[in-house]
This record gives sequence, structure tokens and C-alpha cells, in this order.
Amino acid sequence: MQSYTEENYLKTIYHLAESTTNVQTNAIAEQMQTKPASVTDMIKKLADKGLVDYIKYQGVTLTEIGKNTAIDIVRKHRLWEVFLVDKLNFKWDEVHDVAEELEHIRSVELIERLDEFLGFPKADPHGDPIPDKNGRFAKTQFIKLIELKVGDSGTITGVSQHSSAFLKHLEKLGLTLGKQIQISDVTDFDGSVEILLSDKQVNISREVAKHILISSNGKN
Amino acid sequence: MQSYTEENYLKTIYHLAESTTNVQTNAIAEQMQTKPASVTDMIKKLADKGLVDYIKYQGVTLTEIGKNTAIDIVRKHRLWEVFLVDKLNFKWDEVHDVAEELEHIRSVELIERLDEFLGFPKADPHGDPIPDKNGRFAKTQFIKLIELKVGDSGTITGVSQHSSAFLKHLEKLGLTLGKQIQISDVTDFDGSVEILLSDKQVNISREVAKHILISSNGKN
DNA sequence: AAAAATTTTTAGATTTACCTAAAAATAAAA
DNA sequence: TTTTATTTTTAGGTAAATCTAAAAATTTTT
Repeated sequence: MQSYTEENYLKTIYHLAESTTNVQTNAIAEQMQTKPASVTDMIKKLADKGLVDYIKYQGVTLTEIGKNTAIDIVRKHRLWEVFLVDKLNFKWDEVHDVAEELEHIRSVELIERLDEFLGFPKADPHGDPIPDKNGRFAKTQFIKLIELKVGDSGTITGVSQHSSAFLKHLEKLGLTLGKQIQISDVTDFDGSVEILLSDKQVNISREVAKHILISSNGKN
Repeated sequence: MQSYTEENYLKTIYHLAESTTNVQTNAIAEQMQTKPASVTDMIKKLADKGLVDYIKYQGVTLTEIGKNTAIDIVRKHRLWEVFLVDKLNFKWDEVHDVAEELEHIRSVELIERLDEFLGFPKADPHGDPIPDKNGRFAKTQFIKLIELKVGDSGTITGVSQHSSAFLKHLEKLGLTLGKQIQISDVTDFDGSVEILLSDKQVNISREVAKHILISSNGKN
């Protein structure tokens, strides 16, 4: 059994490991709003518990057990987000912080029943896949909107940024999950992208385009 | 903002204050499965924060703020219990421990929406009243089954013991909330009570009878 | 009202998760 | 390949919540 803090470290390492093999101390510290020295302390503890593999100065990787633990927390986080949106009518930009607390509630029974109550959802309100109770989930084949070329089209199926500010912005522009879009133009000057969204032209900054995930359904 | 631990102390003091004016150190320690020395430490802290009034060797009482905080935690606990039973099909003897964790989730919005989602319930699965968002709730006029006389009848509307063992036992005997009962006999020897429950005779020990709460609807 | 028993508090330690400041290792630049 | 910069670790310390053992206050009993 891990403390909330340990769980948060494991989750952070898990997410960081999606883009690098060896997760670095500083990256963890930045993500967790703490100091590198504190991270080193905790990493040692997690290593002692067999949840991470750790070589001094080389960063960490999750062990099998550590990874499963992290995935379980991610599962809980995402299921709670679905609950908040589907049942309690929260908006997708309001759920993150509460789910961040709820994910630590320890009851296998609770989560299994919640999963059932929600109808075994496959994705959370941001399009992220929800692992099943064995930790399995489909590797999603998303492409970042920024990587599409003029003429390409697809469906918005996810976002890679969960901040309220970002999500509210998307909402305002009408860029919500499930919407069909097509790239009409990419501005050389600032890299902003002009997209066609149900007969309407919408311009989004490069920064925004980086965090919208598309399931591509047709090349130019 | 209080720590989980502080919240648990406040809640415990609140419950103990239902039967005594000044809550004693040892009583808190016993209830919280900790040592009196730890209780003294925490009481000082709560007193510094203005949540309890404390005179050395004289026990504590909750201040207005402390009481409101405690009531809010009780509200959350009971709403979560309703959620677990009504929505996730937990049994009444399975909810206590999970609710004990859920009650600490800090989000006013979450609780208001949960309350609404559940249809603003007035009582939890054990018959305990749920305070509204202003902390108000009806003082319940329960009488302990043990205090009834032969011939008295009433409805089971609550229990004053939430342990799984006790609740499972009641379940087995058919003594659940809403059931009509009448006292047919009280045994001199061991104080056990013979009751009439929908044309069936059921015998319960004095210990059990102490923890069943009846809303009396007729004297002998 | 003294003696005995109980309750409560104090004093001093421990553990967890942090921190700062300085040292050590690694990586990047000259 | 040195020098410089960056990253990471170590050393030593703090605050929260706990503990044990002993002292102090209160209550009960004789």
C-alpha cells in the first residue's frame, strides 16, 4: 500500500515515461512542483519498495509492479472524470482537480462498481483511454492537429493538455470531442492553423494546435 | 483548510459531544485508536486554530466554526453513503469505510452536485439525518428499542452502530430500516427482547436492542 | 482529608515528506 | 580536452502526526 504522495510520484513518472525512456529527476520535480532533492529522496524510497528501477544520475523507470500501480491510478482518475461529467454535469474543464483527489480512494470494489455504473466507458472526457481492471487499454492512434497538412481532415478525439484555461478556450471555439475538422490553411508567419469546422472557419494558434489530437480519417 | 487528520478529530469530537458536554481526551483517543498524548497534541493545535475551546484537564468543546466544519464532514460522509447504496448497489454494511475516505474530498461544487444527483436525500442508509448545505438538519426524535415496553410498537428508522458485523446481523434477522415492529416480551434473565416483525417472532439480545432506533408510533 | 486510582499533560523521539545549501557527477561548450 | 554549465545527489534541518515513559492534575475511595 502506498501513500498518496507515492501514488502521485508513480503517476507522474508513468506520464513522463510516455515521451522518454529514462525519466529525469528535474522533470519529475517540475511536474510535481517540488524540488529535485525531494524527488531524489522519494525515488530512493520507491526503489526500495521495488516500484522503480533507479541508477544514480541516470533517472528512473517503473518496474512492472510500479507500472501497474500507476495504471490503476490513471484508471481511477479517468473513471471519476467520466462520473463527474456524465452524472454530475461538470464541464470537461472542471474535473481535473477533483479527480486528482478522488483517484486516491482505495477500494477495488468501489472502482469496479463505478465502472459498471458508468457503462464501462472506454475514454474519459478528454479522450484519454480508460484502462480496464486488468490495466489493459487500446494504444490510441492519435495524430496531433499541428502535424496535419492542408486538406487533411479528421475527428477531434482527444487533447494533450488538461488545464482549465486551454479547455475553456477550445469550448469557446467549438472545438470539442467528436467534431469533424479539415485543415484549410497554415500561416507561415506564426504557424497558426486555419480549420474548417462545420462550414465555419476557425483560426487557432500553433500552441493550441499542438494539443489537439485527431483521429485522421482521410488524407488530401 | 484542515488536514484529513484534523477533520477526523473534529468529526470524532462532534459525535462524542452528542452524549457529553465536555469531551474527554481518553474518549477521543479510544475512538480514534490512538494514544491520549497524541490527542492532547492535536487538541492544542485545534485550539490554536480556533476550532475547539480547551481548558487543560477539562476536555474540549467545539467552537461554532469547529462545529460547522464537523457538520460539513458528516454531511459529506452521509451523502457518499447514499451514493454508494443507491447508485452503486453497496449494502448498508459495506459503505462505512469507503465513505470515511470520500468524506475528505474537498470540493464544495462536488458535494452540491452530488446532493442534487441523489435527489437531496434527508437520511443516509443507516437512518442518520443528512445536514443540508447550511448545516441544518432535523433533530431526529428516535427512541432506542431497548427503552420500549411490552406492547409498544414503531418503525425501525435508524441504528446507532455502523459496524459491518452488527449490520449484517440485523440484515439476517430482517431488521432493516422501515420495518414495523412490536415488543412482545422482555426476558428478565438476560434482558433480551422478543419482537414481532411482520407476523414472525424474532429474539434479539439486549446489546442489539440498544443500537436499534425506533420512531415510536403508538404506546401500549 | 489523605491515599489510591485514574486521567491528562509534558518531555523527548520517530517517521514522512519536504526544504536549503553545498558537493559530486554528468553533459555541453570552448 | 579542459572549462563551464547543468543535473543530481548528499548532508543537515523543519513541520506534522505519531509514539513511550514519566510527571502533574484531577477524581475516587477509604
